[in-house]
Amino acid sequence: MRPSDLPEIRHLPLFSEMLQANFEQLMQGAYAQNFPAGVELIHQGDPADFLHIVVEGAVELFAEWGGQSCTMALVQPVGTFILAACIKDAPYLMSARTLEKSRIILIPAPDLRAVFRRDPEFAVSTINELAGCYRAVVRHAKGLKLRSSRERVAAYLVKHLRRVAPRQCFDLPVEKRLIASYLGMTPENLSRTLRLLEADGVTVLGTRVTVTDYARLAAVAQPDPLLDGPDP
Amino acid sequence: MRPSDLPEIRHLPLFSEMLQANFEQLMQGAYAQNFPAGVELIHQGDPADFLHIVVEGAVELFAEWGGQSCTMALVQPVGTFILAACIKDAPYLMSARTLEKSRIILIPAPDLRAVFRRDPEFAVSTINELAGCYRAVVRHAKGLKLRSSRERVAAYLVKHLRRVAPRQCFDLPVEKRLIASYLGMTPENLSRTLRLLEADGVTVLGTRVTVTDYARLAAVAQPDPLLDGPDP
DNA sequence: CGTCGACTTGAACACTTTCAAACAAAGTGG
DNA sequence: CCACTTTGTTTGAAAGTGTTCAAGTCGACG
Repeated sequence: MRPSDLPEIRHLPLFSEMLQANFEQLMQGAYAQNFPAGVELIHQGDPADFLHIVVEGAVELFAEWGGQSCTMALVQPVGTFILAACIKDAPYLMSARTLEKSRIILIPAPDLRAVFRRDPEFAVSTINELAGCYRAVVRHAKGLKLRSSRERVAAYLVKHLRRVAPRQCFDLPVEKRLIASYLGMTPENLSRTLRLLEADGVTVLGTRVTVTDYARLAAVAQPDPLLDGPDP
Repeated sequence: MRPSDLPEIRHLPLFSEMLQANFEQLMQGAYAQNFPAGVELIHQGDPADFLHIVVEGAVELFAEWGGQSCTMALVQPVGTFILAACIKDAPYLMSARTLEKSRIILIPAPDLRAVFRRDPEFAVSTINELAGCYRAVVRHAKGLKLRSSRERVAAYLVKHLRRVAPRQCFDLPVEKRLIASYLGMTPENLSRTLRLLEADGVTVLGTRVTVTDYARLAAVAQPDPLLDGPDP
């Protein structure tokens, strides 16, 4: 593990409140690893051995069933994934693969479970982290069930627009096929939907998204903190 | 609060491990309330004031957006709901209504947050509860994205069949329109799908489900612990 | 017995996927 | 540096899936 990794991890909400001694012990059992793009880090159904932390790169969480697969989430630095499986000592529900060259920290699940039994602050942080993850998936499920695909695409664009603040254009963070899968549709359908949304104040050329009429796009998406997450 | 309520609550995984003194304190601030069927207990977007525990009856968690609504989960005795919102002190993501005459225990959210900062065992139980909730929603989302509506219906039937053990018939626990909404489809579509599934070893008359060929139904559903939950 | 809501059924419609093909962009090897 | 492969994207047409609307049936409850 590189010395520069530690402060970044330490500042994550999950680890920032715990005792230094416990943090150090957790990190003692941990190790870092570099992966090229396209590596399957974990496979759904496998026993949960390590909490993963993405320090550099990007990781896709996806699910498979009956020969299909769909992306469930995107984890970017600095972020953790599959906390819940580690806690429950249960099989992973999702698989994970690197989308780019990535640097991952691995913390043994038993260490994790041992430490939060000892460090109340870490326990509270874990509770908050899990509650946040839970709410994120609930919002995702709500979007799938309540919005049409056109509305989901519009909401996705609006959400990312707000992250880049008042600027009127941005680049899609990942391939369109992944966005399509995340939004529960085929790449073809996403492509067509983006074309149709040109009538609603947004243009997509390659990975570049340009908004010409935010109000109009927002009218399609009807952004809602209960579906799209809090404003930041 | 009735004296008979306490032992039931105490035996919930969430509360069974905590110190008696802390449990008693938590219950001191709590109160019970009886509701008729069809009452909206909480509305999405409202601030999270109370952890709810269903002691008798049944509660539907549902979400609304853009004039539509969909059921997200069903809570039956003895079960809790909206733990995550209470923890994060954030707005409810879902609304809740009683499906039958129900008895609900309400625990003030601030009490909850205070106690798990003090009682490590309760913190650990909370962590486990949240991790379980998270995994349940992930499975639900996976089902929505990976299975067709026919497969979802078949899986729903298989799942409930296993709960009633080797018996070959059971009654649907709730109205079909709720099941349809839970499975992300219209009542009409569910009705037709059930009719079509008669070719696959299952017959539904009213609320009565009779399985004539389990293997065949299971072949349609392809039940999978990563989507349908663990075997019990 | 009548009313209301839930359920079913049919037909038309809308939306989404699938399949096939063409195009574009990125990376590989000569 | 340029063909060349590979992979992602776009587009069209056909097929499939799911929804909507409308009407009718059934059963529970007052």
